[in-house]
Order: sequence, then C-alpha cells, then structure tokens
Amino acid sequence: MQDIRKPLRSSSYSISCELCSLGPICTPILLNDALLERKKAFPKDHVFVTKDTPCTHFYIVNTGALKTYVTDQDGNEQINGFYLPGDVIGLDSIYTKKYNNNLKALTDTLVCELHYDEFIALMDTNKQVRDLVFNLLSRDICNYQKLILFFSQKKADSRLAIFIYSLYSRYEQHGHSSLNIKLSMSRADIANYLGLTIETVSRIFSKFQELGILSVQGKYIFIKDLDALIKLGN
Amino acid sequence: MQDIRKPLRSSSYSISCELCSLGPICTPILLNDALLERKKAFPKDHVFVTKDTPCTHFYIVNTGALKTYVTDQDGNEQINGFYLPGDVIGLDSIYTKKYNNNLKALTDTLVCELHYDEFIALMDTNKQVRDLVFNLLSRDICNYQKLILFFSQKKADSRLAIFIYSLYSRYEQHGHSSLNIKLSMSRADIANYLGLTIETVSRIFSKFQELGILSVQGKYIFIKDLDALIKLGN
DNA sequence: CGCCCCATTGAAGGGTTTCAATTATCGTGG
DNA sequence: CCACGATAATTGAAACCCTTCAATGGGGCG
Repeated sequence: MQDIRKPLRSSSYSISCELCSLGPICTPILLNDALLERKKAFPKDHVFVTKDTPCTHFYIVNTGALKTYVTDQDGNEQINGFYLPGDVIGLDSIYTKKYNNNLKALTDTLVCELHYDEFIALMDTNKQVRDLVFNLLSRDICNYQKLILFFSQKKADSRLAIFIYSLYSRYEQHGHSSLNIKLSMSRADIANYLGLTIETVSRIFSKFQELGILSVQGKYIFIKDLDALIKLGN
Repeated sequence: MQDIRKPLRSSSYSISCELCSLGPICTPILLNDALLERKKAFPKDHVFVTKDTPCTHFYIVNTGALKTYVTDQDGNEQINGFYLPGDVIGLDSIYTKKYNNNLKALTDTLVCELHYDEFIALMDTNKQVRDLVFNLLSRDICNYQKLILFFSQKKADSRLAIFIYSLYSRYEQHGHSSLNIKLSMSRADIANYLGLTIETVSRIFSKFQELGILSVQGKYIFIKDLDALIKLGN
C-alpha cells in the first residue's frame, strides 16, 4: 500500500492573511498592534482558555488545530467543535462577555489574538469592521443550523463521512486542497464530537477502507473516492 | 384522571411587548410603522416564507407557533426549529440575504414583521439597535452550540425530555409559567425535529406517563414531576 | 354517525454500545 | 538504535436501543 504519509505537508497547514476570515480588515493597518497580536504560540495540549472566565480575546487560528469543549456534571468532556487555520473563535462571547467553552490546542498551534474590548469598540466607529462581524455571526448561525440538522438526523456512517469531508472541505476553502488529510485529533475526540463510541468510529473507518473509499493509517487519511464519501453523508 | 385541558389558556399564549426579544427598542416609537408591522395574521398551515427567496422581513412571533424546515434531496421535510411567542426569526439571513428555511404556521399565528432593509439601515445610525442585534445573534450562537451538543450526544429519552422541558422553559421565560403545555405540533413534527420516529416518540411519552413524570392526552401535556423530567434530560 | 387521519402498541430486525481481548503506535530510557 | 511500557486503536461477541413493519385504537370534522 502506498504510504500516505509521504505527501505530508504539515508546514503548509497554515493560513495566509489573505485567506483568513478577517480578510481585508486585517491585512491593512486597520487592525494595528494594539488590537491584534499576531502568531502567538501554544504548545500541544495547552488549555489557554477556560470556560466562564471573562472574554479578553477573540482567536483566529493560523497554524495547527484546536478543540472547544465543556465538561458535563459527571466531569465528562464534551467536544463542541474543532478549529482549523482561518477559523475565528469566541464570537459567541459577545452576548455572554465570557468564554462559553474551554479551548485546548490539539497540536502546537499559532493563533492571532484580537483584543476583545478594543475590537468591540472599533465596531462602533468602523462600518467595515461592524459588517464583517455581522457576517461572521450570521454565517456561524447558518453553519450551526446545518450542524443541528446533521446531528439530529444522521446515523454513524453519515456522521463520520461528513466529518472527514468537512475537514477536506475546510482545508480546501483555505487554499490547501489535498485528498491527504492528517487528523489532528484522536479517535476518542472524533467519537466524542460525533456522539459515538471509539469502537464505532474505528469500525466505520475499517468499513470505509474495505469499500475503497479511503485509506486509513493512524492519523493519516487518504480520500480515494470523494464522491462516494459525499454520497455516504446523505 | 384530571382533565388537563381545563386550565387551557390558549388566549394568553401571546407575548406582551415588554417581554419580547426586541425589548426596549420596540415599545417606544424608536421603531415606527415604516419599520414594523404589528400583529399580522397567518392561518394554520400557511407557508409564508419560502427558502432561498430574498429576505424582506424579520419576524417576531406574537401569538401561536411556527416551524422552520428545509426539504432534502429526497423531498423529505426536515424541521429546523419551532418558534414561540417572543422569538425572532430570520437573523441567519443577514449573511445570506435570503431565507435559509421555509416558515410555516403550526396554528393560527400573529407575528410582527420587521422590514429587513430599513432595519439593517437603522443599525448604522442607532447604537442601541445595533447592540441588540449583536446580542441576539451572539445569543443564538450560544443556544445553537448547546443544541448541537444536545443532538450529538443525547439518546431518545433525553431528547424528548429536554424537548418538553424546553417548551415549558420558553413559555416561562415569557411570563407564562405553567406545567400545562399544549403542543402546537404533531407527533410527526416532534419526531422529525428530534431525529426519531413517530413510534419512538409515542412509546417514550407512554413510558414517561408510566413513570409518573407527565400526563399525556393528545396534544395536552401536564408535567407532574419537573425535576425528574430535567434529570431524564441529562 | 362514519370516515380519515393521527396516535398508540406489538414483534422482528438492524445498528450502536458495552465489555473484553488483541494489536499497533508513540514516547522514553537504556 | 533498540527495547520497553504506556497509551491508542482495532476487532469480536453479546446486550441494548431504536427503527421498521404491521395492526389496532381514538379523536376531530364533515
């Protein structure tokens, strides 16, 4: 079997400022150093935001991957989402003024930090910034609505198929189109997020491999039949 | 058995302007008649918004109940959510500029219509309006995040328990605290929304009734043990 | 009153989880 | 560099939950 680890381009799994969700409001000096701290580093497994603490920054992922999670009353971790380069984290805090999730680096990660107060204040005076935030919020809501339908309706096979496809799709949107994907999260994290068990995730990966839809080798996935993967998601 | 229909107060299942999500920006003349058309009536089963048409209005439910839904590629209806008095509908359209769902009255319904363009324009000049919309958007995102966790993690029992509790809770927030609930939607709608079958929903209602948690009589629910209902949701 | 639709209930089948055992992978220290 | 231990991932078998298919019961409306 082809070693799917060969074409690994982990160093390229970062986002250029042009393709970042902040887009044109960031690259010019519109956002100066008082508002934005660029490329701050967090090591793998570092929890750098704790739920219910006051919101001081929004984060934009530059390189690496993060997960947001809460812990339920039994102390179990419940993963809310994964964030990849270009994603903005923390917009839900506009309402609560505090973080609604814990935030943990899945790999060594670079983020841009946006100072909350200053940025919120900037929205009052700058229409371009304001419109951007409206669009980000509204877009988030659209995505979440789709996600709710997804989780309410889909069985295990579809969940995993769409999960893998969405990783592909999100990298593609940010200019890293490749059928080779390195999972930055463990099977346990995937299972937790999808509301399945580790065993089920593992079994479905094996099944997809038998069906010739993808090659699985630990954290490395090679999508052999993208159309079939999409079809499985329906 | 006590006839739980007796304390029906369908006429009171409307919201006063003071408790509406628009709050203080609406009751004063801040929103004039050019922006807001009050208490427009739609009959039961009327589809008054079609997906993908340009967004012309936001809607705020005054009396009655609505559902939003899309149809998948097989033509099946997939319910996205139910809207009760006080709820604002259409904020996700800020990004797409068109409606992302069909909108159908579950009962005879009164809504307030907010003209999209004029309202968006008002945000440019009025900070109070702007902040309100930011908060509504951000709050929606918080709610959706919780809903995603809910649907990704919860089994059938919990789904139905939380669904019933959330109806109770939403009426309570808007000043109609009562353990008697009239379901405005069919079992099919509930099942569709929760990602279950009609049969499963029916069986769980029966089970809850046997456990003494609630009385079920068609569309009328009486919550006999709220704590147990909440516990079942976990 | 009767019809139709909605809701309930039962039995069988399929999918997911649970429990248990094995295998692979990663990091560490010899 | 290899060996080792710990952790992560895979695989199998049994139990459980939910769906599917089928039949019955009940309420609303003409």
